[in-house]
Amino acid sequence: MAPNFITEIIERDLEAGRYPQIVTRFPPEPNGYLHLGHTFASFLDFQTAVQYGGRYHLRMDDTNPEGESEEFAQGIQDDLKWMGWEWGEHLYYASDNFERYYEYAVKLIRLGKAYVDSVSGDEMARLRGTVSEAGTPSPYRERPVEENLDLFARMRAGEFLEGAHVLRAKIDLASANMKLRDPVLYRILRADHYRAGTAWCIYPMYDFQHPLQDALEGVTHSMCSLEFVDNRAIYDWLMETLGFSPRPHQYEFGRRSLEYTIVSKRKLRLLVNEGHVSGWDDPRMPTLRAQRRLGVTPEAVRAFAAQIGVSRTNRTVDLAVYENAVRGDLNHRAPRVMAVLEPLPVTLSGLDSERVLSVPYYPHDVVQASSDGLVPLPGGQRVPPEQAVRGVPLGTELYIEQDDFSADPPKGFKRLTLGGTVRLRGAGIIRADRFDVGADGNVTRVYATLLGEEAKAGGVIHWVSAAHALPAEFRLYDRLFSVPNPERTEASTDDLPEPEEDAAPMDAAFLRHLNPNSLRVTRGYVEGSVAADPADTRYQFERQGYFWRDPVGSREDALVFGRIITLKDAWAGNAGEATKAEPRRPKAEAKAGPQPTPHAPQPTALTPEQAAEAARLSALGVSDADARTLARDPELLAFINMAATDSTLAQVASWTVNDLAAAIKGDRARVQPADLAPLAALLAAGKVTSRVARDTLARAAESGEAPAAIIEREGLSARLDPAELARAIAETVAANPDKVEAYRGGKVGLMGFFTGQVMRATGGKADPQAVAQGLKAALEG
RNA sequence: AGGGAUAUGGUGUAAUGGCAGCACAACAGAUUUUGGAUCUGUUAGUUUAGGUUCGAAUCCUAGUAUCCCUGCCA
Repeated sequence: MAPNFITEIIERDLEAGRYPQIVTRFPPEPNGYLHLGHTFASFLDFQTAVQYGGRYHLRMDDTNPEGESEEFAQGIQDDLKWMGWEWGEHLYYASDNFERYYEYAVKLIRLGKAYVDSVSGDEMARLRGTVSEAGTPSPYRERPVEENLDLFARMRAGEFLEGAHVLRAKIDLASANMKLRDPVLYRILRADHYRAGTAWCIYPMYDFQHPLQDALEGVTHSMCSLEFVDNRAIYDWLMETLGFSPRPHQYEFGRRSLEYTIVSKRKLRLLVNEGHVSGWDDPRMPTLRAQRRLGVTPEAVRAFAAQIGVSRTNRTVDLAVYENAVRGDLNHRAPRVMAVLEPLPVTLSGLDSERVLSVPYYPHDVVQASSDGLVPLPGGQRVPPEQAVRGVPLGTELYIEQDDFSADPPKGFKRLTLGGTVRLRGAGIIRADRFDVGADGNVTRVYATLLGEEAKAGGVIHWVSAAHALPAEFRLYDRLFSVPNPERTEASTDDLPEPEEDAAPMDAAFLRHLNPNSLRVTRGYVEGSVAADPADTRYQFERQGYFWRDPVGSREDALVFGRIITLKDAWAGNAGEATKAEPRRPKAEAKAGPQPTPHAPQPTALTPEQAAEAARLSALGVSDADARTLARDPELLAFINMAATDSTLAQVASWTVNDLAAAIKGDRARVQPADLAPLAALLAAGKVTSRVARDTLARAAESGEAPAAIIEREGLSARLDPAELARAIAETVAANPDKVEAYRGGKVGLMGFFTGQVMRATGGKADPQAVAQGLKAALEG
């Protein structure tokens, strides 16, 4: 896991000793299968814990019985284990803690922080208000504690119909954060739970259950995706109200989606239910089990997860990153064999007798790159390269790929042409002498001659011996969707607001983008050596791609090979299989909507009072821009109004706006306005540099000490001896000979670096202009 | 409309006031018994406008764009 904003927080927490070790959790709801999107989240949760010597938990977030099942819970565990994760005893089910959640709810009621509400759902939504209007209290909001306790107990006892009552937190109906307007904690739901059975008819909501479960497990860093940012307020409220300490904290990261794929559970289900794919494990699906059946290795998936970065923005990752991870993994583990996917018969002359060639499983570069000098056989056993060979029979009847012969070759064609030569991988060079054509005009057979070793050929093609090869079916998978963002309904600009019919018909628009060629099936031949290999061997069929036997469809007497991924194909753009994606649209076009209109920098309008205020400040010497900014902000204005109105005001105003504003608004600025004038005077008199002044100001803002006192105490106003500056410059130059050379070589951007070094060496006391002059002289002299 | 989050090459991500870097992609060359792999090189970026500073991707002000929030889902 590359360093990111979360590891930064963890390192800080560890350093501060806030937790003895970190604990994370991955909390899927068992109502579907894991997909590539989950890979990122689980990797972030688990790998981060591993990296910092902590512990990770797997938790089934099974608090809503609808849609959840043991099958999914098991499937999720299988997939995660396949990925190589081991949580040991730290497998948790939220449903195991229903009793404890209940107790905490009772505690909240006793604290007067929760109440049973009895309005209808519609009514509650109405009372919640809108984003711009505060909510209004339900008539039941002030129910006495005893009545709440009684009602809540009877809810649990099953005395009420679904929807009759809910338990709500009593937080703030006027909050701008809608999540805080008395969120529902429990609802009545008469549903069988796949684990708890009929024991409960009330179920806790995510916002209540999740923080509690984190705390109960001892989780320290609870990571979730960005859409839960607003929910964090409830999280913190619960932790504080219930007094958990030490307590977990929630951190949000941006989701990662992948080009050409969808991850919406509903949409995936639609693909399965409508038969667009053969099931959840159809190799074209983004689910982990599908990728597993496809033949992708867990190592490749992990490498992918490790490569995509972590940030606080939702992003769509280039499919090539995933493909690159898959290829990179297979390149070093897949023995090369030959298979002809679309056969063209070749009759060979010049071959005295049938023979068996010994052909290496790996090209020289894979051997070279091997760290131990060994290389894996199909069974996985690592052997010296000389032993990594198989016998390949060569007879007079062969098959080559239809694409590898052209009677009318395009420019740059490097394969077999009439009268031309090509190398048969491992067998020698042949020349095509003539060919037969079928009724439809297609080439049906090529007659070729095997030449001696002195012959030359520009290209290499793969082949199999017709008499020895095994017939096989090949399933050639391609991306399921033909556009990078199938989930985005790109028609959304033309269709109007769209009368939303509940969540109902679901924009099946994404189905339009289904790639009709996502599965192509061919029949051909594979070299006989594979018959002896383990069924889960992943191969590279030379020049075609990585394949393995389909774990579901392949039988010993009816081989089916599925293509895990193609090889990169630099030729495809010219001719080739042409399943390439259409060229990507430039950013400007891809971004829907009108271009931002260039507008003149228009100062925002001030109210008459603000305008008067700004004018008054301007008259006192404050710059217009600062004056306007100050006039618009009451807190800033209050601050500046306490400062001395003398010649220093302009400087003080500038500091207030540019350096102190955030602290003042956050009520963290402890420096006194009146203390600013002396500092400004020092600056104006040339006693301190502006660098020193600003540094001091920042410190004063935190400590509350008068800036001038800091300067006095630390002697910061002492003039810098020119000799000292010269020495600092000389030392800096001497310490960085390589940078000096680079600078003299034309990398003038390094001046900033040198300036920074000198400034630091002199504690900011050097006059920037003198530094610039001195450095220029030193570097160019 | 109110609140919140975010914005760096085509894509993803670093730089925590001082050299805009890395990976993938693309392109070019070398090499190659896979039009693969490998190696070398090139192209290309700080959302906009102002301001502070010797110096701004970073700090300040105001815009713009995108996403999230008004479930008894998670």
